[in-house]
Amino acid sequence: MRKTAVELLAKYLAGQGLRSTTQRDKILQIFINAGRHVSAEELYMRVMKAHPGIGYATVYRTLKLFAAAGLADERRFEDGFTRYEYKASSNHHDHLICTKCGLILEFENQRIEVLQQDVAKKNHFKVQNHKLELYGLCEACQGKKIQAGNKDTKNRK
Amino acid sequence: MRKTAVELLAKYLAGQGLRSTTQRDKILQIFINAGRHVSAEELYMRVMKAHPGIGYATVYRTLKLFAAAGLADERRFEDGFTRYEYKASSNHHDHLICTKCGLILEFENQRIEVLQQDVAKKNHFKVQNHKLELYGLCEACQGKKIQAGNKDTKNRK
DNA sequence: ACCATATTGAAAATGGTATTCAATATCAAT
DNA sequence: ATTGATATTGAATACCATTTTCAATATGGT
Repeated sequence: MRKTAVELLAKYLAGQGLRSTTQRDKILQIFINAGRHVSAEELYMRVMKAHPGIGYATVYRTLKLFAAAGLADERRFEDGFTRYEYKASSNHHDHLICTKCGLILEFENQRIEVLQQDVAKKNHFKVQNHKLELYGLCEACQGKKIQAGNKDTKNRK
Repeated sequence: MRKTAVELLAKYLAGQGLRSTTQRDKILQIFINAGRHVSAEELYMRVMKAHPGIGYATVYRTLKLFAAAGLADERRFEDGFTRYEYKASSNHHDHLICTKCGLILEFENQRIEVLQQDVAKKNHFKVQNHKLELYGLCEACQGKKIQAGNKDTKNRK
């Protein structure tokens, strides 16, 4: 059976000579149950509700810690906030972002990944990570103008 | 013959009821001759050398103006700076970014673009723009074994 | 339990970017 | 050209997400 996130965190902390604290565990639990792509402030508000004692700075620090521990991905979209995404065992994926309503959809496309590797190889680059973001209008924000060929079922995550 | 950037800017300004100023023209000329992916601060330093009277805020404002006028692309990589890239008639391209030395290479790959459109269509998204960035080690930095303290003057997180 | 030190919370600092405001420049109308 | 309405400038200040400081507290090895 897989290790729980709390166990993984404890292991990371021990390995780094850092300490387990109740704050870190509480924040981790709330982080896991929060939606994807939470900002520090969004998470802080959730944390505050459940554990009024925990401070703003601790949430910030802890989120960065999660990223360092490999439990979360840190992403900066174009809205000025750093967002964190819990990295359970979910595959790598990229994002579609609505510039009007802020909706974030996820997708993965193996063929794009392969082409990226080709590009990297051609440039003698050793890729560590990448980001691919498509900005535009989601279906709802495009208004009532329905485009031909845009009517199939949804396969959103 | 194509219109010059200065002409394009003038046209945009006139169309918006805005005014042509010597500052805007000077900044545009320096912007064009500056390297790709300049930050506001980098450009300000160049501007200051050539035209000591022009202020910091004007450079910031003017760079955003260029982006609004379609003369520049505004990009935020992961180094905390907003960078601007002169958009002459250069094709769209994406970036390879060295996480060690900061080198930025450009590439374009039509097959990736096509796949992106497929993804968008499948999700009923109307793409306005996109960003694809591959972060990793450039050829030169793959050889370095030392953890090298950052050497650059400033601009390091 | 002791102790060295990692961590916390609150406040203040940081740093890139945005805005305010009085002075000045631009442009259309005269 | 001169005028007048207003867009623009430069300097200073505000903004705001994020980071850091620091004294108090909690943690883990002994």
